[in-house]
Amino acid sequence: MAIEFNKSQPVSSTVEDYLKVVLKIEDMQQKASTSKLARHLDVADPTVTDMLRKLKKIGLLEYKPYYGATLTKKGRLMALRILRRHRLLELFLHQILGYGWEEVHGEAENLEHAVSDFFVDRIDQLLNFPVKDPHGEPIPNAQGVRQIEDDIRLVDADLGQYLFRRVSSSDPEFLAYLEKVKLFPATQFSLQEKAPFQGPLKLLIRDELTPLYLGVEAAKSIHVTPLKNKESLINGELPVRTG
Amino acid sequence: MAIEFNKSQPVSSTVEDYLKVVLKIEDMQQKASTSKLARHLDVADPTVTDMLRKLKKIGLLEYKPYYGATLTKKGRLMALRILRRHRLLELFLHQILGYGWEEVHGEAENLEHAVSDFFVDRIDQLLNFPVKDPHGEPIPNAQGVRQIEDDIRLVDADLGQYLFRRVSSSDPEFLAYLEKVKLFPATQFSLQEKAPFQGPLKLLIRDELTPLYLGVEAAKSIHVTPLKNKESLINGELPVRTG
DNA sequence: CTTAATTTTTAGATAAGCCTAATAATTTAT
DNA sequence: ATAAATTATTAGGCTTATCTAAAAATTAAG
Repeated sequence: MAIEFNKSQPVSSTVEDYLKVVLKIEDMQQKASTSKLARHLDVADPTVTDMLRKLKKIGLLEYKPYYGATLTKKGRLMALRILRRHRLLELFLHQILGYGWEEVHGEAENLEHAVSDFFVDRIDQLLNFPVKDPHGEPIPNAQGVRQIEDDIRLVDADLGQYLFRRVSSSDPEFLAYLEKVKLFPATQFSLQEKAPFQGPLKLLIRDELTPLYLGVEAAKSIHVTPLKNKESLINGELPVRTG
Repeated sequence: MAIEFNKSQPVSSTVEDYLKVVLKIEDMQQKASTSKLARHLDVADPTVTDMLRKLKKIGLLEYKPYYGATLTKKGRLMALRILRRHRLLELFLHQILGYGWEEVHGEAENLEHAVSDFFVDRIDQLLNFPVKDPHGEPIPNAQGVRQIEDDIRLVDADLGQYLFRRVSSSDPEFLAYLEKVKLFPATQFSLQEKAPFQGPLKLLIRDELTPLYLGVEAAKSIHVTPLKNKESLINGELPVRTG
């Protein structure tokens, strides 16, 4: 009788969105303040104030002004449930319906609130219980547990050999660009130069002839792990945290 | 430059539901009165009064009290667009995700408001531009045109040989029952007896040994076409209307 | 053709999410 | 430590979609 989060009390899709954003901000180790939430959700600040009170009242998060919101266990589980849906849907759209990886986010954003638990289970099965979405992000399992890999931002990396793990942006233009230059999860490359003063990074992608010059902003949303020298990992067995 | 209904002004899912129900009632050649709409939509009468005014104002239907609502061309096109989504989704859930035919309606009811036009086109393609949903109901094409077959209700049929065309109920219990007794679209059977005083109908389903006794209510939602005697149609070529 | 039954609309509210403008509280900087 | 900047909250409204109870309009019946 595993603890599943299927039958928790139903909430509006608006509430789901708030929880999702708080989780996202917590994942980035930042504080989920009223104004930051407002920016992420594209609503006015007072709207968030009201909603935070409501979410606190129904026990989905804690909240202290100027400090930020923190998901309760219950709220966190709900947020993970949505995240699971979102990422499973993304993979489903990519694998089964042939969406481009830059197209999946927007559609999943709507569908995540509409599909039933039954639907989610079906696609999970159909996709053979995947653990990563098309952007390389971990898909929470039915118990809400993600296999989080220990990656670093490319922008913070030293020169050397790397494995592309995941991209944390969902901007379609940016993703389309990455695809064009053949840079996506599982790609191996070497970081050859970092130009000073926030200058571009020079990458050499495996099996490619010409180097790629990548801007700093791009390098912030690309997450990588170092490759053991000379070694060419296919299924990189790397330290795994759980959460 | 075929007329498509993809980019008509967006409406709420509530409005979509109202249009869908008006279309359904019009299809049954009944009048879409305030109270009938209220029953179908499971809302109070005054709610419908207000909504009808609104829909009239934005040009989606005409309305005369005590006479009923009639879809305008624009409203009708919108309704057909939703119907198309609904039925394509049903088939998709059945064929691709392995839903039972009694399970598809409820899920499609939610998804029809959430999927993008792109999604709809994708599954249309994946399913090879189907013309019927799992209940045998016609799927409007991208221009909103249905291939409506000239069927009759089983309850109105005389004794003889028939082809099961479609079932107009979406009650899961009832559909599960039909499945159990092997009665679904494309099934051939003979109607052997009609007991008087609203009594049951005795059917003999092709390749089955024991006869089936069906209640009158069930026979109202089953639609059939007569089979030319001795002839065993596989792809019945029957008069087709357009609408 | 007037009364009864039915159907529809008016009137007044409610809940969820959202807004702007103004105020208050807290943190940061001088 | 106080002023300035930032952040959050009040206060008052709006929209969409809903409700109930009561009144009005229409159709049906005697």
